[in-house]
This record gives sequence, C-alpha cells and structure tokens, in this order.
Amino acid sequence: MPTRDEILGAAQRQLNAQPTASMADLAAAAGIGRATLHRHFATREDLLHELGTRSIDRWRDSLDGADVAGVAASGDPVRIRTCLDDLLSRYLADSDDFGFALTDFSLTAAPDLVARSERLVAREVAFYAAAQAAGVLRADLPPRWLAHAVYGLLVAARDALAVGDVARRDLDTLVLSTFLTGAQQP
Amino acid sequence: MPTRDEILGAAQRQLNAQPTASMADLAAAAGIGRATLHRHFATREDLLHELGTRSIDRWRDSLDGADVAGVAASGDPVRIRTCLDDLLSRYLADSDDFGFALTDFSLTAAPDLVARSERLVAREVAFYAAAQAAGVLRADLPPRWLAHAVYGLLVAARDALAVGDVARRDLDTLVLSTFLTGAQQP
DNA sequence: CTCAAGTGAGACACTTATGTCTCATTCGAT
DNA sequence: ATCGAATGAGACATAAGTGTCTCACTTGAG
Repeated sequence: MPTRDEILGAAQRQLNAQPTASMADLAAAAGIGRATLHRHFATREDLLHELGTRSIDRWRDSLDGADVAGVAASGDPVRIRTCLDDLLSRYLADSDDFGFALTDFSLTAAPDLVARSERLVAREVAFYAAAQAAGVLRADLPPRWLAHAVYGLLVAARDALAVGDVARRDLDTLVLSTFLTGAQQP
Repeated sequence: MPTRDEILGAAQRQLNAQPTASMADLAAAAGIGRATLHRHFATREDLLHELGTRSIDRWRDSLDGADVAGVAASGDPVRIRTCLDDLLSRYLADSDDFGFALTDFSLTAAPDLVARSERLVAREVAFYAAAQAAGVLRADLPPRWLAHAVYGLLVAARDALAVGDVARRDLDTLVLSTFLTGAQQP
C-alpha cells in the first residue's frame, strides 16, 4: 500500500509522460484502485493542486538550501558565484519532476500557486540583481530576463535528457557553462 | 466569414491562451458556428494536426529563409554568424504562436509530425556543427545541446514577453546576446 | 428575382471522465 | 482467532465534449 506521498510521486511521473492521464490512469500508475485514489484526493483538481504545491515546495527548498538571500546580502562575488552553481545544480536535480507541474494549465491558473511562485521569482530575481551588483553577472541584462533564461535552460536540459542527447553527469556543467559564458567561441 | 487560415489562426491563439479549449470554444474564437468548424475540420484531431503542420511549416520556412544549409556549406565565419542572427530573429518572430503547438501532447505524439521535426532538428544541428567547425561557436558543447538551448531560450523569450518582463524590440538582442556570450560579467 | 451554396443554431446519440456509493475482501492490531 | 479499518472492484448518476444530422436563414452569383 503506497503512502500518500508515493501516490503523488507516481501521479507526477505519469502526468509527465501523459499530461491527459485520467484519475483511473493515475490510480493504476500508483498501483491502487480508483476509489482509494479518490479517498486521498476528493477531486482531480485537489490532486493537481497538491502536485503544484509539492513542486513549488521543492523550488522554495532550493532557494532556501542555497541560501540565496544570505549570500546576496553578503555581496561577496566568490560566494555569489558558488551559490549560483549550487542553485542551478539543485534546480537540475528536480527538473525531471517539474516539467509537468510548472507548465500545466490548471496549475498556472490556480491563484494561490501563482502568488507563491511570484514570491519565489522575486527572491530569485533579487539574487540575480545582487549578482549583477557584485560584478558576477552582466548588468546590462534585466534580472527578470535572467530568471526566464534560467528557466528556459532548465526546460532545455529536461528535453535533452529525455531525448538522450546529453548524459545526466554532464548536465550541470553544460547548463551552467551555457548560462554563464554562452555558446560563442571566445 | 473567416477563411480557413484565419480559423486556424484564431484556434492557435485560443489554444495558446487555453490549451483545453473545446471545439465550441474554438468555433466561438473564430466567430463561426460549431457545425461550420466541423465542416472545415472533421475531428478535433484533424484541426490540431493541421495546426502542428502549420507550425512546423513556419519552422522549415525559417531554416529555408536563413539558408542554413548554403551558409553552413560556405564555411565562412562571418556569413555563419550573420545567419545565426537571422535564424534566431526569425524564430523569435514566430515564438508567440509556437508555444502551444510545440508542447502539446497530441502533437508531440503524431508520428508524421515527429518525423518532420526530427528532420528539421537535424538540419539545425548540422548548422550548429558547421558554426563550431568555422570557429563561430564553442566546439566543446554538443551541437544537439545547442539546439535544445536555443529552444529553451525561445521558451524563455515567449514567457518573458507574455508576462511583460521585456519589450518586444529588445527581445532579439537579449536572446542573441544571452545565447552567444552568456550572463557572466566578462 | 431565383436558386443554390454555405451558414448557424440546435437536437441527437455516443463516448469518456468524474465523483459517489455499496459491498465483499483483505490486512493488521488486539 | 476476532474485530475493525482500509481497500479494490464495480455500479451508478452526472457532466461535458464530440461528431452527425436536420432545418431555417442568409447571401451572392446568375
């Protein structure tokens, strides 16, 4: 009998592979009956919302774990640069699971999730701005754009991994290097 | 009475805003009756498939218009660099519309569309490889990864534009600059 | 003006997913 | 071994979307 969290995990995997999966599909993916799934999550919307909450929690954990606020406040270029490595690495570790949750319509439409993610974006943008002020990142790019660019590269990383174009062990370096120094021959 | 192409355009816009839009929604978006919509496209799948074809056509047009094959064959670094500018600029011009089509499950599952897009990816990858050989792009990044990275930045650009974080006129420079030289302070 | 083609509105049958409920069975704690 | 809680399977009503069809109406060409 899978725990509630295992059910959510199975649902997330299934929805990543097949975004239109029905409650019956999700129950099967978790190895439980449809009725049991409904005992855990009254409606499909509840389940999806909880999945969204889960993903946003992981995102927040990454920001917390990398201590972006503290490092940004320090203003130390070396620490900021290390923190950036750390943050992207944490994001990449989660990117497999995030795919669905961050793009699904029913989630991007939930007001509370949108509000939470806006706060997290603000934290991230503040960190990028600090990195610019410390001379770690170029100051001529809007910090909000940097946040989008990082997100885009995470999408790219996820796709590349899914298709098998890059190996997992190369991913961190690849993404970080592309983000920091770009693709142009120096 | 909107033409068939205008109907497709309206459907694309509507689906970008609301990926779950029903045939009734799409008919309303096009300003026609549901029966009329069904006269143009027998099934929803037909409509979606045609939308996918449309998007892939635009993608192919960008590759053709930039003449990536010819420029790659020339091996001229200056021409290659200009061509890259041109290509990204063309992609960005279409990015508004592509969002839905390239990520929708029902399209990424259509075998013929997948086959076509694989051929286009191959053309694009060949161009990046030529750019590496000519010393325009770094040779230490897999060309297939470069293709993913460009795609990711297009997603980022689309999002940034939708949210209003960047202005349309700045977009080309922003994306190209981020892709080529990265975000790090030189 | 006339007529044919196309259109919109609506009815219809069909399918699929959802959420609720019941009931027999299983499993664990006591 | 027994009791109780939880489960799986299935029935059920409901809702929503799909695809087909009919019919009255508009419109534009002849």
